[in-house]
Amino acid sequence: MYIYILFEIMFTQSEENYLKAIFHLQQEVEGGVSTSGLSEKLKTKAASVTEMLKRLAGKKLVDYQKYYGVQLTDKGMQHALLIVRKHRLWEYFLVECLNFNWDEVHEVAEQLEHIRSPKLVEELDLFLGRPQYDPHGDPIPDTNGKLPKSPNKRLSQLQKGERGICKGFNDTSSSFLQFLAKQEIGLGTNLEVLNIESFDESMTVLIDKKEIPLSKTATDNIYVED
Amino acid sequence: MYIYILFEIMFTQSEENYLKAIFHLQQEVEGGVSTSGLSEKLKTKAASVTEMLKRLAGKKLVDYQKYYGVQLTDKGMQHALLIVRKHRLWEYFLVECLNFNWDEVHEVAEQLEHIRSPKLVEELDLFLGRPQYDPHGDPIPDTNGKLPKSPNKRLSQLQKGERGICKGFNDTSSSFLQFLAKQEIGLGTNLEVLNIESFDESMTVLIDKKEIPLSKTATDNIYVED
DNA sequence: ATAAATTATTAGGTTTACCTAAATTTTTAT
DNA sequence: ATAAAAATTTAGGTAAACCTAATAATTTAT
Repeated sequence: MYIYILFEIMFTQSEENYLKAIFHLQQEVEGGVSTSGLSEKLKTKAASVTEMLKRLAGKKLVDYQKYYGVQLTDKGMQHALLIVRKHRLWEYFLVECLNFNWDEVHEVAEQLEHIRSPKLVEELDLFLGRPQYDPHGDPIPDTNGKLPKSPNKRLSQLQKGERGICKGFNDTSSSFLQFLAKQEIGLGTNLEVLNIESFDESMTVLIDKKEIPLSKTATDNIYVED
Repeated sequence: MYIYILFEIMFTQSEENYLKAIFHLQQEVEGGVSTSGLSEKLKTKAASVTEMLKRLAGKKLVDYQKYYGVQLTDKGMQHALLIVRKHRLWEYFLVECLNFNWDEVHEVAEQLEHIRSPKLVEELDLFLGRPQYDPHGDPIPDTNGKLPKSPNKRLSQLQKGERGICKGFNDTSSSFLQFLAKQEIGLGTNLEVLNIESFDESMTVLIDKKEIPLSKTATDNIYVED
């Protein structure tokens, strides 16, 4: 007769922060994630990063090649996605339930993402109605780490020159919807960012060969797929 | 013209755990809280406790007399009450919103109580409807650290021989309320615990000179003031 | 009142996660 | 191709929060 003892996989907050940072940097550039990139993102010195990368490699969370950066292993990716899932679910909770603005949730979500409780995560997801996107429009991984297909962004997050297709609206007040109707903006509308004013972040967008000015308030409330 | 720079008061999770433990032990016994008491409660060795008590004393959170234990200062008490407030609000949230049973919330609340965000605490309190008692019937300190006057307990938390006055019910299903009516238990009913069966935690209570048997399920759902 | 038992403190050690400074490797530029 | 610049790693150090073992103070029991 055999007795199996399960060691719960537990990582420190710091290890989780590194995994998440590697995950995000991996999205941006291909190839290994550099020590300096992590050092900058995590606001620690390069020497500290090197030390941690060796530890993560020892735990089989990353593949680490001296001087050539790291990449998440499957195991590392799985855990990184759980942290991202928790982070985005909490952001959704803070905005939807606790009257936070979508630009003041990050710091608190950074703390909440480390709370360990599988039941908590699943029940929170259920309570919130299994949202697909967080308040920034970023996709929320599901229980198995799967991301919804086409992540929506806010129009205000596009850069000058980028194009997008209108996918939804955050403010559903009739005054906002009337405003959209007047500008002939609806679901499926194609648009291109022509210009962004730096002083008030208002935009000029090209829709159907017409130049339309939109305030930051408006562009924050329009979701696009790019 | 003067410029004030505010240093946010920040304590480590460990320091907060010590403050909370001292707070709880202080309620139970008068005089200084002992090193061994804390050592047992926090599951750390006495030597570690001594070390931390010196640190907390240095931060003016406790009054510490070598060999004679500690007591919270006003500053220490204030912060301990904030931790207790957060712990109990989160317990309430877990039970009311996330389908946790009241006996499975503690471990998660132990983690959530360390999340730092004044806005989060106040908004959570508001979202939950400013509850006065947590799911165990323990009082929730308000923003200023004030505890509601007469904390309610569950009937199941009384010891043999203790008396209480019925103050409310958790299960408000008609079947439970009908059961209560049949036993002539209502708000304001005086009762005394005559006996507790150790095998199923059922009780015999004396109400109005009648001996009434109550299951653990029933006594869990009856709130009393003692 | 003093010895025994209990409790608390000190001394010295560990791990995590940072740091600086020095050394080494890789990359870039002439 | 090689020197300078940039990036990375190594070496050695710190503070927090734990530990064990040894010592000291207090309490209890005879």
